[in-house]
Amino acid sequence: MTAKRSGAQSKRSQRKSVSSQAEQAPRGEPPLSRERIVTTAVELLDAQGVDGLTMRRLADRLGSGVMSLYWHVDNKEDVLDLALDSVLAYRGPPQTVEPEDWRGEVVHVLEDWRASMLRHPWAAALLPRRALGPNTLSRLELLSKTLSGAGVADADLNVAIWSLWNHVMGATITRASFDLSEDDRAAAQQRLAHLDECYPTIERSRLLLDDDWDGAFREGLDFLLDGLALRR
Amino acid sequence: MTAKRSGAQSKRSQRKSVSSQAEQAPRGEPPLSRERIVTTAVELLDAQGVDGLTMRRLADRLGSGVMSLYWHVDNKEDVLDLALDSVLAYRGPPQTVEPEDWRGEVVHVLEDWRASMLRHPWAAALLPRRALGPNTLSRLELLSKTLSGAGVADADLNVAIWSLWNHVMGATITRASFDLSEDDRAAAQQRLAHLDECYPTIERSRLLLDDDWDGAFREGLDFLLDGLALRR
DNA sequence: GATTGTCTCGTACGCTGTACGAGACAATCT
DNA sequence: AGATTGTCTCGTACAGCGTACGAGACAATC
Repeated sequence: MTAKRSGAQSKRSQRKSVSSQAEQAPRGEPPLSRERIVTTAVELLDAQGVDGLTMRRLADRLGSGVMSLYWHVDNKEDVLDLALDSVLAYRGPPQTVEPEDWRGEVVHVLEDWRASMLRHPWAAALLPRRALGPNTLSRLELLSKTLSGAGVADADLNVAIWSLWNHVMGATITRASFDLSEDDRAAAQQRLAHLDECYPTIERSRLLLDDDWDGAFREGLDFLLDGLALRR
Repeated sequence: MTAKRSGAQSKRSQRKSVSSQAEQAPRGEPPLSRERIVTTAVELLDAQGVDGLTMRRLADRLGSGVMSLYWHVDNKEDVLDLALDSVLAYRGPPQTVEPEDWRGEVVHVLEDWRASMLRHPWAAALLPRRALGPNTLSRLELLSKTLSGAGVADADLNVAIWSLWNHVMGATITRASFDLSEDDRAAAQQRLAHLDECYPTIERSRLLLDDDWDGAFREGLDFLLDGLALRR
């Protein structure tokens, strides 16, 4: 069980001193950079999914050689880490939220979180395999601060945060699973045809058929917040 | 966006008639079978993780040629589907649960679910990318039946089920992320060293440091069930 | 004896991530 | 001025991947 990424580092990050360098005029392609690589990676992921992202394709789209990427980036894992975190940046709440409305603020943070992930369906598949990035951490920080300010007891705080986080992540993953299986409608239809035999209760409640995901997310969140408010 | 798996099928599943075949005495290696492939795949996944599972390695471990696998199995995706679902089989509640204790039963189902996934950490990484298998569906069916029997209104039923499911899946994924980043303790320590600067509230609450995951899961579940009970 | 169905597997192909090292170019030093 | 150093690009090469293809082995059936 060795840590794969512990040793590797891009040459760039190994440099000891940073000397000034003349800026190149943007003739033809702009110069390669960590930022340009990440945004292009996100484009590619949006267009082709996780399996569609290849170092070669990424380089092609950037108009550079494959190995040039490795100057700016440790390896493919690094690209994926950066892409995932870049998509999770939070722009802050709108002004419509009054300061004492802690519930509204929490709901907004979480719905925005979920929306960010749904805009980039590949993000769900990436989540379980990487560590928490800075943007994720600052969202957690914000959540923590809001709840704490709302009077949630310290003893309940961490549990509350993780529960809310679980709600977002679980909802995202469920959604990803369903989008996936809707690709091949034929197989899905066939499976649902036999649902009533094997799974009568599920069938009756139309659990897998109704797809008001937004509403379910919001109402489930209310359950959670109600339970939380009881203990405030 | 074409469905990758719609066309592929193992040769075996295409056969039209099943004729009786003399059973081979288990001399040397037992004959290849779908079941043997799946259990060996799970062993390999447990030992080496998702990236460790290769068709070649799987065949080696089974003492067969690589391409022999493809008689029993469509492709690697198929193996992963089967491995994931096989790990999620549910053996039913113990006798200690009385019939009218719906909360206890729900808690047991969910804790067992989570435990199954934690026993096989690779399962979390696989989840977002495959459809719901039969074992998952029957767990959902059981959950649905329990809640419905406990008097949860039909209008709330689906929301409740998804919220509980979200809790399990989210918790599993969080845990997977953390186990991952604990592989390279060095990087984690370095990151945590700067936590108090960037994320003071998180630091104070020790959100990332305390790791009573079992307790947090259970207490979060209580929040959810409390909120649910309010509406019963 | 010929045919068919079941099952195994060697070879080969196109694709992947990336190690290595040769350069191009600018800034700096002597 | 020439030499050196640091920054950045990239062609080649390699091991490993999933799997298409088709040649067989063996038993059951006609």
